[in-house]
Amino acid sequence: MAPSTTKIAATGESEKASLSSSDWVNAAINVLVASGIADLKVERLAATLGVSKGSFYWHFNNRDELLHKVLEEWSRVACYDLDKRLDLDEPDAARRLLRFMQLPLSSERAIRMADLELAIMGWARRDSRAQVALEAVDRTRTANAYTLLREIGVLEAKLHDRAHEVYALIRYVSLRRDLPVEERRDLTMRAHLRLIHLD
Amino acid sequence: MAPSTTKIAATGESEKASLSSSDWVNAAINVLVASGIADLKVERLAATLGVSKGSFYWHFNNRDELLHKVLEEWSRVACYDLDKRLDLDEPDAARRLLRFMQLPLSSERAIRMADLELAIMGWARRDSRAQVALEAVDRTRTANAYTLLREIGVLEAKLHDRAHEVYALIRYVSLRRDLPVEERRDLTMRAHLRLIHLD
DNA sequence: CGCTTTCCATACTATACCGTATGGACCCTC
DNA sequence: GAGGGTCCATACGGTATAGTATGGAAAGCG
Repeated sequence: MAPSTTKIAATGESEKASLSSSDWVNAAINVLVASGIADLKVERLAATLGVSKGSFYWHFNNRDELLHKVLEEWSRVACYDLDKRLDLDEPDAARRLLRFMQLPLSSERAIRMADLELAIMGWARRDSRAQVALEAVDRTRTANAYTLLREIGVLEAKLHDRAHEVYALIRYVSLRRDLPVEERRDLTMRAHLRLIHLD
Repeated sequence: MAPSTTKIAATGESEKASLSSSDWVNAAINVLVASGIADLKVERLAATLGVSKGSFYWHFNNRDELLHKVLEEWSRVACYDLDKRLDLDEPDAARRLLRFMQLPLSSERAIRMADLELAIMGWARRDSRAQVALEAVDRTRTANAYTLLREIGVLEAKLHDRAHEVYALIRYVSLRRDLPVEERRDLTMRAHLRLIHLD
């Protein structure tokens, strides 16, 4: 009946006519946020997307290829747009550092990213590609903290340690999920005050 | 042939005649250290222990019961004997705090425990029992840091934040696996100096 | 010796999953 | 309107795993 109705017209919803590779990657990231790499199954992904495995194996050669793209996507997003989000207009480096430290608590999406990162930390223990990606992100963040602290005017000899302390606190507040977000935010603010001391 | 040889005598090795429930728990913890909860399979455990599934299902009703005991064991060990390992004899509270902070890097076994903890952090995202256990350990450690800092003489108003900063650094150095252990140890020492400032 | 308990092997069912093979519906293009 | 490209469904084989059912060897004990 009504043979002219395509999939799109038939539903009238926001459903897309067909899936793209990124749709699968996003769905996969959702699974990582909620559980972990081991729960990332092709057939389950297909079910949540409302299609069958046949679709998956048209977009990807195998499960591993999906994992690779997930990692690529995360590597791209984990440190991206940092300049914008740190407000390069903001002349006060100390305030930019505070923004940097509060990033993992700045939005619901950021908190989701923290969950994703925990999944990747677990993943990185057995997968060298994930390990490499995680190390790169860690180093980038540490370097960012280093740069900000130097701009603030922290003594050159203390920059290295202080950068690690900054990142330690960032990691802590994003992983300590049992504490309410507000408390973690306040904790970050007060720690920030200590960490920007020049000497 | 030689019918008097039991399983023990036959091997002459340190093999036990029969397994205990703790043997299974220990083997399970080894898997958690190396990978994660999702890789903890009954049949693989049996294979590594040199027995069959029949043995497992004699010691445990099901896989979940093993997981429960693993969690119990970890909860018991994670904060246990802390007094002894912190050297209660040591009169200098600052030195005891340093020992506390260096615990996760103090031995090969401690580093293994850090891996186990990462596995449990991932596990706790989907399992409420693991979540409860992890929160308890986190709170205990934070409280320990708090007590030590107070004994050191840190201002009462700053104890709370400072305790979190201490634990943040402990977590950081135990999870930042890409940095060499020596560097992490040095980092801990210098951070300790900053964290014991009284004001 | 015979009985029970302890501890494990083997065989089985049922399920979930990865990957392949194949066909088919829809769309575009010539 | 015929052919090809896009996107997916279905069916299948193969493997890994959880859990069950049952038997059996060894040791202790009367």
